[in-house]
Amino acid sequence: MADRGKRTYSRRSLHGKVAHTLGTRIMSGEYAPGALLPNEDTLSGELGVSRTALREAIKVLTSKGLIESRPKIGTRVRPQRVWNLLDPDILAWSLATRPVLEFIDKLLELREMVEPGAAALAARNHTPAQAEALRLAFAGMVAAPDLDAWNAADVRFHQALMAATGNELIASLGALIDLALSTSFDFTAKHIPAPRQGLPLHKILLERVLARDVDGAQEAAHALLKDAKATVAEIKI
Amino acid sequence: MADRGKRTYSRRSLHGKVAHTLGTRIMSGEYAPGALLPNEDTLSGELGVSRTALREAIKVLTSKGLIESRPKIGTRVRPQRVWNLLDPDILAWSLATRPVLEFIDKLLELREMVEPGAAALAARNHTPAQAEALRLAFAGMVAAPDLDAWNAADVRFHQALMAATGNELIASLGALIDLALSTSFDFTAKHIPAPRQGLPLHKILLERVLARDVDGAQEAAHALLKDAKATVAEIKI
DNA sequence: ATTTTGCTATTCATCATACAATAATCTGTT
DNA sequence: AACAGATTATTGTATGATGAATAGCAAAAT
Repeated sequence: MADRGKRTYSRRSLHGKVAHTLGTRIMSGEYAPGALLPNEDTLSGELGVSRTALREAIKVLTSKGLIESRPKIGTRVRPQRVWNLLDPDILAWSLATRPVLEFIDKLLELREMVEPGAAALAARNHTPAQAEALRLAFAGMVAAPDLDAWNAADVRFHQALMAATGNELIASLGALIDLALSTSFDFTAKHIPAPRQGLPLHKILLERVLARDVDGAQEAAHALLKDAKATVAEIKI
Repeated sequence: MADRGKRTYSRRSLHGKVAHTLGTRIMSGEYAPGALLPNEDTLSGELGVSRTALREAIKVLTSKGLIESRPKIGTRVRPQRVWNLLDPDILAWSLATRPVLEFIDKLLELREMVEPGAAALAARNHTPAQAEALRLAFAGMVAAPDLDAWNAADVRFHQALMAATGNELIASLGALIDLALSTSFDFTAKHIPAPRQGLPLHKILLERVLARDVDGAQEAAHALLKDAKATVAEIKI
C-alpha cells in the first residue's frame, strides 16, 4: 500500500530485493556504521543469490552513500552522516525499521521550513496547467469516499503545489515529503479515526494560491501544518 | 576542486566512470526522456567495458530513478519528473551540463526556504559540540588566506549550522546545498574578484545562534541570503 | 629498538561466457 | 479477422577465471 509513489527502488528484480534486504539491515543497525559486511561469497551464499546479483545491489547501496568497498578490506558501512537521507529508498528502508512517531516530528520540522515558502512561490509562479492540477486534486479530496482516497488526494494536492513552484529542486523535495507522508498516513490511520477537518484549510490554501496571494498562501500553508501538528499531538496522547 | 564533499559517486571504479558518462549523457539530453539507450552489447562495446561493468552502472542509474530496463524492451530514460534531483550525483551531473546561472537562482529559492528556518532550529537545539564546530568554522573564515580557503570554510560553516538543527533530514539537505554551493563558488570565482563582505553577516548569525536567539538567528540567515542574492545579481550584469 | 622494505594472503574488480526469463512480433490456422 | 503458438531480441542471472589493491606480517637494514 505504501508504494503509491513510483520513486522507490523496484523490488521485482533480484538485485533490488537484495538491496532492500541489505539496506534495511543497515538501517536497523544489524550492520552498524563502521562494521564490515560479510564477504561476497559468504553473503551471496547466505542470501542464496549469485555474486552478480549481490554485486549489483552493493553498487546501488554504494551509490547511495551507505557503504564503501575496497579490495582486501571488504565492504564497510559508512557513518550515518554521509548517508543521503533524501533518497526515497533510504527513507523507505529507514521508515521500515525505525519508530515512526519520532520521524514524523522531524518531517514536520522540514515541512514547516519548506511548505509555506513553497506555497508562496506557487502563488507567484503557477501556470494555468498547474492551477488546473491543483483544482483537480482538491476536487479529489472533496469527493473522497474514504480515508484512503482522501489521503491519496491529499498527496496529489501537495505534489501539485510543489510542482507549481516552478522549481524542480523543490518539486523533488516535495515528492520525498509525499513519500514519507503516505507512509505516516498508513501509520496514523491505525491510531485515529478520520482527521478530515483539513478540508476547509486546504480550500483556503487553494484559493489564495490561485488568486496569486503570496502572503496569504504562505499563511494558509502554515495553518495547515499547525493542524497536522495538532493531529500528531493527539495521537501521542 | 569541486570534490570537497565526499558524497558524490566515485569515479575511480570503472562502473562509476560509466555511470558518470551515462548520467551526463542523460542530463545533457543526448539520451532524452522516453528514448531507449543502445542495448547492452552495443553500449559496452562503444564504451569499451565489459557487460558486467555496464550493468552495474545501469543498476546505479536505475536506483536513482533515471532509467528503467525491461527484457525485450530495452533501457528507457524515465521522465524528468521522477528523477531524484536531491541526489548528489544527479546534481553534479546536471551542473556539469547545464547553464549554472539559471540553477543558482533555483538554489537560492531553496536556500531561502530552508536556511532561515534551519538557523532558528539551530539556535534552539544546538549542543555544545555543535556550537564548537560552528565557532571553528567561523574562525576558519576569519583566518582564510585566499578565496578558496574562504569558500571552503564557508561551506563548513553551513554544514555545521545544518548539523546543529538536530534534524538529520535537514542536515542531508544542507549537505546537498553545500555541494551545489561549492560548484557555484567555482563558477562565480571566475566572474567576480573577492566577495568577502559576508564576514560580519556570518558573525552576527554565529552570535545569535550561540545566544539561542531564535528569531534573531532567522533574521541573520535571511540577511546573509540577501547578500548572496546581491552578489549573484552583480555577476549577471 | 626502530624503520624500511618486500612478501603474501585476502578481498574486491573486471571480464567472458552461458543460459534463463520475458514480452513484442511474426506466422499460420481457424 | 481473431486467436494461438513459435520466433526472436533483450535484459536477467549465474559462474569461473584472472587482475589489482592493500593490510598485515616478516625479514632486513639502520
